[in-house]
Amino acid sequence: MTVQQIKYFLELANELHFWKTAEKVFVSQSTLSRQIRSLEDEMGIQLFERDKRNVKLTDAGKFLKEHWSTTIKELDQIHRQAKKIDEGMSGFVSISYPGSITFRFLPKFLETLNSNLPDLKVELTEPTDENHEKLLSDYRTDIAFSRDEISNASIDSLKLFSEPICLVVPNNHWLNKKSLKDFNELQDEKFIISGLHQKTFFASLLRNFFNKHGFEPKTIIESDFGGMILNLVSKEIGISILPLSFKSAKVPDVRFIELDEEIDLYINWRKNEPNKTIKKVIEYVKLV
Amino acid sequence: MTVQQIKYFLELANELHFWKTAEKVFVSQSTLSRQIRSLEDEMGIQLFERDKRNVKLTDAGKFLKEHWSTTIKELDQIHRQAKKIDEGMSGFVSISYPGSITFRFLPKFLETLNSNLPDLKVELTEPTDENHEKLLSDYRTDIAFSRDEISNASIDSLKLFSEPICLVVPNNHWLNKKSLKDFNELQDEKFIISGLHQKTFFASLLRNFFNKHGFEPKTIIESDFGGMILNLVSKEIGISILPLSFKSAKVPDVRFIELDEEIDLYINWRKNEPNKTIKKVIEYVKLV
DNA sequence: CATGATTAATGCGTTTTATGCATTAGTTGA
DNA sequence: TCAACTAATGCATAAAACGCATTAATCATG
Repeated sequence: MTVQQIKYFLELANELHFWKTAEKVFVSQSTLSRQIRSLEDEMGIQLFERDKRNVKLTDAGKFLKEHWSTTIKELDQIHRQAKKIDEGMSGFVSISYPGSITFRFLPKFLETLNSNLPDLKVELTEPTDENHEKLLSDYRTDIAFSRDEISNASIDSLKLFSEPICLVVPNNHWLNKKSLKDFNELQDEKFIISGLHQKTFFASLLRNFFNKHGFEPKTIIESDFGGMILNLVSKEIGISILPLSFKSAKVPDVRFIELDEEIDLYINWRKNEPNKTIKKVIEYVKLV
Repeated sequence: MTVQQIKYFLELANELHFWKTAEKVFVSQSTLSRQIRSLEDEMGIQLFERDKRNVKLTDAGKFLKEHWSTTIKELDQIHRQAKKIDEGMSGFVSISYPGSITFRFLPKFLETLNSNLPDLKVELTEPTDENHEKLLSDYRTDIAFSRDEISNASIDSLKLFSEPICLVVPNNHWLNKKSLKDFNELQDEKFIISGLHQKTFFASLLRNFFNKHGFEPKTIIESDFGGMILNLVSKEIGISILPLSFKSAKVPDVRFIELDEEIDLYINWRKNEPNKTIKKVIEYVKLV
C-alpha cells in the first residue's frame, strides 16, 4: 500500500469517475483502474461498487474516505514539520500573529531574527478565525503570538509585555486626556471598532471595557484591520480604540490617548517542542 | 512512499542496526538499506546518520519516529474497522464489558445475538484500566458496557437497567435483611472487596456508600474479580458487596442481601457510527 | 429493439523498481 | 597492522507500474 494509492482513492472517492480522476492525477485510466484494484486486493476490502457506467463507494469505502482524508492531512503536516527540522536554520518557521503588533514588536523581532539567523525563512500568517491551539497542534503554525493567554496542557505560554489601550482620535479633536472626565461625554462620537458581537479576544476586551464604564459606543464602521482604522480616523470619519503599538505606524494627523486599561502580548508554542530551530527562535523572541 | 517503508523505518529506528532489523522484517540487508535510502531521497530528509559501524537517528528522524508510530497505529485500527464494515454480518464486532455482568445480562445478550446473527464473531474484552472513551475512539472496542455513565460529545450512551447492590454473605451467616439495623454492626466482619483507593467506578461507589453510612470496612482481601470473591465468601473467609447480577453465578452456600443502593448498566458506542452491523448489534442489546 | 456513445476492465509490450547474492569499503577493537 | 563487523553498491533477475489498444458492459437515443 502506497500513500499515492490512498491519494488516488481519495480523488476517485470525490469524483466517482475513473477517466476524470485519471486526468486529475496525471495517469492513464487503465493505471488508475489497476491501482485501485490492487489496493482492494491487498486490503481484502471492496472500496467501490462499479460497472461500466456507475462508480459508487461501498460503506467501507465511505468510512475509509473519511478517515484516510484525516490521515493524509496529518501525514502531510508531519512531513512538512520533519522537513523543517531537517533544514534547521536554513529552513523555515511559521509564525502567526495578531494585527496589532504589525507596527512595533513584530518588525523589531523580525529584524533581530534576520540578523541572527539570516538563512531562516519566516512564514507569517494573521489568522482570522482559527484558534491558536488548533493551529499549533496541527503544525500549521510553530509560534503563535496572541493577545489572550492560552491555557492548554500541551501548549507553553509566556507573557512578553503589557501596553495600554488608547483612544485614537484625529489631531485636532477636542478630546485629550485631561478633558476626558466621563465616557458618556463620547456618546455623540462616531466609533470605528471591531464588531462587538465577535468572538475575538479584542472584541471581548472592548465589550468588557465599555460595560465597566457603563457606556455604549455609536459604531458606524466595523473593522478589525488597524491600518484601515487609522486611516479612517486621520480622515476624521470617527474615533477608535486600539493598543498603543499602533502608534508606531506613524499615521499622520492621529493622536493616541492612553486609557487606564492594559492589554498583553503572549508567545505560545507546543510543549516539548523537539525542533531546535523553533526553540532558538523562541529564545530570540525573549530578547526583544 | 509505502506503508511498508515506514514500518521498516520504525523497526530500524528501534534497533539502530541494519542487519538485525533486516532479519526482523524478513528482507535482506541490502534491500533494507536501499528502501531506507529511497525513503530519504523521496522526502528530501535525512533520517539516519550512519557509517559502517554506527546508526543514529537525526532530529528529523526522531520526530518522524514519534509521529509515524502514532500514524501507523491509527492506520492499522482504521483498516481493521474498514474490514469489519466490509465483512458486515459475517465479520466481527468488539465488545468490552465489566466483570459484573458476566453471569446474567451478557450471556443472555450473546445468546440473542448468536440466534439472530449466527455468522457474526464477537470479541469480548474486560478492560482493567483503559477508559472506555479511548477504547471506543481508538476502535479497540465497538461497544462498551459500563457501570458508570459516560459524558462525552462523541459517544452515545443508553442506560439499560438498574439493579441493587447486595451484601454477599455465607449461607449460615447470622446476618439477614431484617437483622441489619446499622452498618456498624458489621465492624467486626472481614470484607473481601475492591481496593477502595482504586479509580474504578465500583471502588468509587463503595467509598461513597461507606461514607454515607459512616462506616469503615475491615478489608482483609482486595480483589476486583467477582468469581474469586464469591468463592472466598462461600468458604466463609469473609463477606463482600457486589451487584445482584452475580447471584446468577449460582455459587453454592452464598446469600445475597439487597441494600438500598442501586447500580446501573450503560451501553456506549461511537456517535454517528457508520458500521451497520454495530448498529444492528446495538438494536439487539436493547431487546434483551 | 438495434445501434452508437461512454467508460471500467483487460491483454500485451515496455519501462521502472525491488530484490538478494556477492562484493566493496569504511570503522573500529585487539 | 589486521581481522571482524557492517552499511553501501554492482549486477542479474523477478516483479510491478505504466500506457496503448482493445474488449465488454451499460445505458440513451432514434
